Amino acid sequence: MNPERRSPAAEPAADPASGPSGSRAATLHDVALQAGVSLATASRVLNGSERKVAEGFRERVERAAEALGYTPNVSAQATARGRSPVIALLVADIADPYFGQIAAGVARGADEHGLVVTISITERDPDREQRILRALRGQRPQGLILAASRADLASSPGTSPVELEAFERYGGRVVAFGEGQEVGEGRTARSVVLDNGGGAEELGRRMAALGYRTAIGIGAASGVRTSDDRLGGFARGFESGGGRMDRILRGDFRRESGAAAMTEALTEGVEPGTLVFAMSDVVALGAISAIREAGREIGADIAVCGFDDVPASGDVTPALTTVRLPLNEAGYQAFRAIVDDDWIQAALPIEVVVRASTPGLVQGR
Amino acid sequence: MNPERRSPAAEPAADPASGPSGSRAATLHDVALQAGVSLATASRVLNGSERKVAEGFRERVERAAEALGYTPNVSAQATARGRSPVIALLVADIADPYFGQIAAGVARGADEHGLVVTISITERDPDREQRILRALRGQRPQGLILAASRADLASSPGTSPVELEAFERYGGRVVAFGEGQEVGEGRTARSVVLDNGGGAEELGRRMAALGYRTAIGIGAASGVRTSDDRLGGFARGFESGGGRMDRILRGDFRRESGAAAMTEALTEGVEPGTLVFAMSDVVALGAISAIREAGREIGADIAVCGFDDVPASGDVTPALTTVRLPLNEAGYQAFRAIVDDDWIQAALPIEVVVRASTPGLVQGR
DNA sequence: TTGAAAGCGCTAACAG
DNA sequence: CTGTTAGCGCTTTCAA
Repeated sequence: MNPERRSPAAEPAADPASGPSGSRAATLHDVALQAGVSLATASRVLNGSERKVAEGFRERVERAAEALGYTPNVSAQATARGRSPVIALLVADIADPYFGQIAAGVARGADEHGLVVTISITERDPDREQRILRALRGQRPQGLILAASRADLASSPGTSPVELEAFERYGGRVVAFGEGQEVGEGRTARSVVLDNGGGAEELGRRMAALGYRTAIGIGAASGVRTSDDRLGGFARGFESGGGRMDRILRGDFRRESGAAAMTEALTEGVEPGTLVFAMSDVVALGAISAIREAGREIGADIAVCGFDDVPASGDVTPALTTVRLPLNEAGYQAFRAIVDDDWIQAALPIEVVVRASTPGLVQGR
Repeated sequence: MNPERRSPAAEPAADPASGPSGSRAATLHDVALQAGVSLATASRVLNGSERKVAEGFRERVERAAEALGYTPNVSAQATARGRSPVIALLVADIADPYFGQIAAGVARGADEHGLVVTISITERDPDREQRILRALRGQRPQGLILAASRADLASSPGTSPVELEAFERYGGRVVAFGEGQEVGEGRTARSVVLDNGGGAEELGRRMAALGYRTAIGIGAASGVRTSDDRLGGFARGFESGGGRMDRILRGDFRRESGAAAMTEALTEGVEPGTLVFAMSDVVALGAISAIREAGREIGADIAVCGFDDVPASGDVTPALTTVRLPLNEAGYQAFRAIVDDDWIQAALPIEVVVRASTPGLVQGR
């Protein structure tokens, strides 16, 4: 006889008054015992999919579970089933509203499916990302969502694809923001694509149409995909409308970076009527503060536009012209891409939002 | 003989070229086999804490693990060890910058300790929170951080404490934002307290000193702790300085709510020189937009102040007077409260930040 | 239908 | 120091 590995759950197992710690959580075993059924039966009524348990037993088990406050141990279920209910989300910085909204979308989807989302912060550091990916693999997540645009995930022939391949090998699905993420052997991950290039191009055209002829770009380091796409798209559109990109300043995705870049530009000199295009609203907000500090005016003097349409963009004065991205929806799509076998990539609507920070120029030039 | 439960890992187990799915991840067993050592030894060098493996074996194991791309299965480790490496974070809305910053702080701490953070969204719905708590228990997290201020978690003698008690019973630690969260049997959870009342009181005093005499408050439903504390504190300070709270409008924590409340107030009439205190910056921003839309001016006409000092508050024009909270640090503290046995509650610095949205009144009244 | 028993991948006594 | 061998809590054949 061996089922008595521990003391029988007969009495104290469910006693809520036992010490804060030390006591243990009720197990399936406890429930089965209390209900007078086998482990298998208890498992079937509580967690098994196909129902085929006599009503009488089912009731007793449910009652017992209720009485004991039983909750299945997710880790144990995961080891036994060979798959865990987690979706791992990788973002650069969860405090950044851009990622915050994406995360909200992912969480919404996961919640609908009873999955848990785990979140990791890369801080845009490739090494860090690498380590995280490795550790994440240990969770054997059903899906991995890469929302953290790293410099060259796709182009680096190095380690990353290998790491991602490992996920797919055991059946985990990798979804990336932005097209073309390799996952080894020439295969690419499913991807949620926000048409950064297209949106920026349209923005550039609109700005040119407004009469702007000279623009300064503020981006991240060259090679950072998102930034490159936006800057490139903007230049294309702006130039097609007769404008010219005067120069491009480099920094990162933080507000301070935008302020620093702008300060630098102002030092070198910025003519009235110039337009500043920052590749993200957060950076644009930083640029705006720098412009103000330099005693210049936003709008007629120096116009500014950004990208993302984070909530704050509508609140500043003058309100920021930008490109609206359906970030929450994008996060949700990423989630669907993981759970739907027949998922097909849907285009996400992007929209240019012209506001007061880029007033129309009365006279050209 | 039974160790050959599966086909020996001798050949294809590690073949990176095998199909995307279908193949399985390398197990400790595979590593041990390849290294020619026992499972126990492999476990010791790879995951065991106390080192006591001969250099030769250690190397062989490490080499094998490397070659196979082995990563320990977290779920299996969790079941075997009886504790899982997860910290569960409960927030109302991850897209809200308030929670985003807290989450960043928690993630920072977790990362330092190799723990994974799991995030759940309550949407401030008590039932939802209840369900989530229940499901979360299944993860047997080492810690549970309640950052989602629910209406009356603490005061409701109902279900919640019971649910939380379950966590503590098996050794999980519960940390709450805000004091006095019960976890059953009269015990309270460790708490990270942001002195909402004190900060608001100081703000109220400062506003009174600036010459304001009449204020309108915008809060969440009565009973919501955070909101009550802030509103109450502000009233105390403001009145101590000779001001008077004219009325309090109710809504929730969203921007639109602030706009709606303010619109209502404006309909009823708001005299020039009135100060509006919104219990959160996000709500204040909504109020500001409503004031503008009504054709009134922020500052000299209707002054506005908020609470939190989210990044956007410094970017709006006029910049918003508010109370700065060290949210990232608070999140980090919450994490420490979980992992440090001898954690002691540290006071978090709160600071009133007076900006242009509340210019000094030249003449009293 | 139900239950016995063999796993899932890993850890942790306990002997050698 | 190393290997054997029970577990951890749950799922899932496979007979009965």
